[in-house]
This record gives sequence, structure tokens and C-alpha cells, in this order.
Amino acid sequence: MSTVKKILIADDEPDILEIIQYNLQAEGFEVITAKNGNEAIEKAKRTLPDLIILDIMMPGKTGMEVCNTLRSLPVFKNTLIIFLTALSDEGTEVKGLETGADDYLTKPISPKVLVSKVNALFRRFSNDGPKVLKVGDLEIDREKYMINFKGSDIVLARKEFELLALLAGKPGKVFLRNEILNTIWGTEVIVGDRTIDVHIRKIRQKLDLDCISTVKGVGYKFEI
Amino acid sequence: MSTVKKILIADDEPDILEIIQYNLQAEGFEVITAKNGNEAIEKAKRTLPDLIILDIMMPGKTGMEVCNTLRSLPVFKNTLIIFLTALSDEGTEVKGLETGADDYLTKPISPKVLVSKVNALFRRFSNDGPKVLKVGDLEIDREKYMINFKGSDIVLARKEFELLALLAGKPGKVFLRNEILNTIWGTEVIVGDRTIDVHIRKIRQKLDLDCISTVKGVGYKFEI
DNA sequence: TGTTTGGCTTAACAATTTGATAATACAGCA
DNA sequence: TGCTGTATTATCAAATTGTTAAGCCAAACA
Repeated sequence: MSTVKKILIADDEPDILEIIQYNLQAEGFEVITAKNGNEAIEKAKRTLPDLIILDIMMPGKTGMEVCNTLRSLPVFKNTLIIFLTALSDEGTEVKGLETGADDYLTKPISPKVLVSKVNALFRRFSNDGPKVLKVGDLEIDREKYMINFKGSDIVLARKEFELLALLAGKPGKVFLRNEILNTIWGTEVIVGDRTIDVHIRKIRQKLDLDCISTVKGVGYKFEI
Repeated sequence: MSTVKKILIADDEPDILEIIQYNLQAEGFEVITAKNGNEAIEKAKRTLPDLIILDIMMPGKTGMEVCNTLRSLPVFKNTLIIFLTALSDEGTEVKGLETGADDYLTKPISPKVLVSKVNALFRRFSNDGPKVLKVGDLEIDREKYMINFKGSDIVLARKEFELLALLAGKPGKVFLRNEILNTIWGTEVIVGDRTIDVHIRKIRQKLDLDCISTVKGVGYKFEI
């Protein structure tokens, strides 16, 4: 194994927190705990865990709010998130999954189920592969944060890089302006409409190939 | 292997301590002893042993607590830890292993078993491979804590060394500031924002080669 | 025991880069 | 032409990093 997986747990009930922590540490995971939503967000940002387990019912920020906040940040786009809830009602589950969670657990928790779910998630989503995207003459290395176009390296600023990486991730697909905003800027930040254009322009300028085409009234798409 | 292996033993029973110490010293190991959990933690931090043998049942801090404490520190991520327990019940064993221990031993202890386990562990996890990283003209010796650049030795302070070793470990990869903090400082300690920069600067200064480049808004990376 | 040394961290400011916006120009089309 | 939506450019504010000096602390020293 390469690195120990980090798991962040957020729950306001100390007992639950301890049980989960104990069982996961027992599995060899590194566990970080948080007593409420805000603490969870803060610690998540700081420690960048591989998996986050969120209680839905928490004073202050609920688990769903935490999830939304985190998912709106690019760094947490691929982080695994599990909800924890006492309500076994279907509505909550569905909502949770729609919010961007990868799974949910209902209390009372069976340690075995917990552990097996966690292991299963990591097994399935072991994103350890090389994070290099190749589209035609373009190479996008998400790890090295580098663009290589026809053999020569190109330096893009962060937003530019993220934008290009997003579009090139699904060549041909038209990304709505809103989609782009939500993915790269998040739902919290609000920026003007022209901002995207400007970044698109800078990318086009640096990659003097015209690989990003405008779909008027809709959005942008990446094409070779 | 070049150096003598250091083994720290923690147990509240002097007899056990002595038996183990005797048998391990007879095998040529350097042995350090501790009478309780806190002493174990303290001595571990000071002497950085290769292997730690912890009794589970100790007054004050239990072996498991000691294990958790140590494992949360980056320095002990790869240290071997064995639990010692009179309870041969499966639950405890499993718990122990799952807390991040590498093996366990049940009392009463058979010196032969003890020694063979210890040797086996060192054999299997002999991370003694040439801990020398070579990247271009740069040689990083993780054991001697030394840098050699184009034939001349360079002395780096510990943090500086760890930082360079981390970055040079995956040349080209951009390490996020958080990633760096987590790896070198751990998740417990919180240091200011400029701390990393200052260390980076010192490294750049000492290795007057410009091998560490900044990826603004993201982090740092090592390049030849 | 007092002193010195060196490493680590922080504060403060400078330098730099990035990101967002506004203003303007342009293109397509009813 | 007038309308709608995008491109371009320059500009300013904000975020990020670089640099230096200074303080603190612990280990080494004497």
C-alpha cells in the first residue's frame, strides 16, 4: 500500500464519534474527528481526507450543508463522502445522495457494515492511476499541474488550468456557463458573466490552437 | 544493514521487561525500556527506535493509547509496533492489529518466539534499502540526513531536509501546501502560512540551483 | 548555572501574480 | 438598425508568495 487513507468523521454525539473512530483506526485508517459542521469544514480543508463521514443531524451546520460547501470546492470534488443518519426514511437518503454523497449509513451503526462499506468504497474508487489526460496533441497532468502541447510545456494559472481540465475532461460536451461556474467557482462565490470569457480567452491565447469553441447562448466545449 | 536496531520496550512489570531486554540484547539489539505509557512516548520521541514493543495493560496510558499517539506523529508512521498482552482473547488481538500495530505477542512470552518475531519483522520490513535518493546531481541520504550536490555536501536543518526529501520524492508532482503541512508537520500541529515559504527559501538559498518551483495558488514542486 | 548557538516560527513588508470587472468592440441575426 | 451575446483589452483589487529580521525555545556548551 502506498499511503494510509485519511478519514474525517463529523458527528455531535461523542459516543458515535468514538465508536466509528475506534473501528476505523482498527482498520488501519488515520482518523480525524469533528464535533460539528463548521469544525468539519475547517478540518477537511486542512487535512484533505480521502473520505468524509458526515452526520446529517448536527447543530449549526447540517451534514448536507457541509457536503454542499465542500463539494463546491474543487479540491473536494473527488473526495468520498458518506452520510450518517438516524432517519431511515427514504427521502433523506435520496436527498443525501443527490447532494453528492457516495453512500449513506443508518444508525444504529454496525461496525462491520461500516468497515466493509469504507473498504468497499476505497477499493472501488482507488483513484491512484496516473492523473494524466490526453486529448490529441494535448496532455493535461493534474498532478504536475502542467499542460504539454505538441511537446512544449505551457504554464496556465490555476483557474485557467482548472477550466481547461474541466472542458478537456469530456471533449465534445458543451458545458453550460452555470455548470462551469458551479464546478470551478463553487456555489458560494458569485462572479460576473464576463469572467469566464476572459479566462477562456487567456487559454485560447496561450494554446494558440483554437480548441475551445463557443456555443452561443449555451456555453463552451472542447474540441480537437 | 549498517546500524544496530533500536528497540523500545514498555511494560509495567519489571520481570517481563528484564526478560525481553535480556533476550533482545543477546541478539545484538540496542534496547531501551519504559515503565509506563508516558515514559514510552517520551523515550520514543527522543530515541526514535526501529521497533516498539508495548504492553497493552499498563497503568496510566494503555499500550493502544500509546500506539495511537505515536502513529499520529509523522515520524512514527513507519515505525514497527508490537503489542504485548496477557489476554489471548481474539478481540484484543484484532483490536491491537487494527490500531496500527504490526504484530502482537501473548504472555507468557517464549524468548524464542519473541526473537524470531522481531527478526522476522525486521526482515520483512527492512526499510533499510539504500535510503539514498538520487535526482540529477542531487543526492539525498535519508539516513544520514545529508544532501550532496555535485560532489559537495550541503547541510540542511531537519525541516528543510524533510521538505526537500518530500518534494524530491516525486519530482514534477505539485505538492499542495496542505499536503506538505500534513506530511511534515502532521495534522495536529498548526503553523502559520509563511512557514513553508521560509523553509523553501532557505533550501533554495543553500542549493543555489533553482530546483523548487512555485505553482502559484497550488503549491510547490521539485524539478531538475 | 549561565551562556551561546542554531533551528523553527512568526511578523511585517515588498513583490508578484492572479482574478474580476468595466468599458468597448465585434459578430450574428430578427 | 437594434438587439443579444461574446471577444478583447486595460485596469484595479485581491490573493499569494518572497524576503528579511526578530523572537522564542531547546540543545549544546562552558
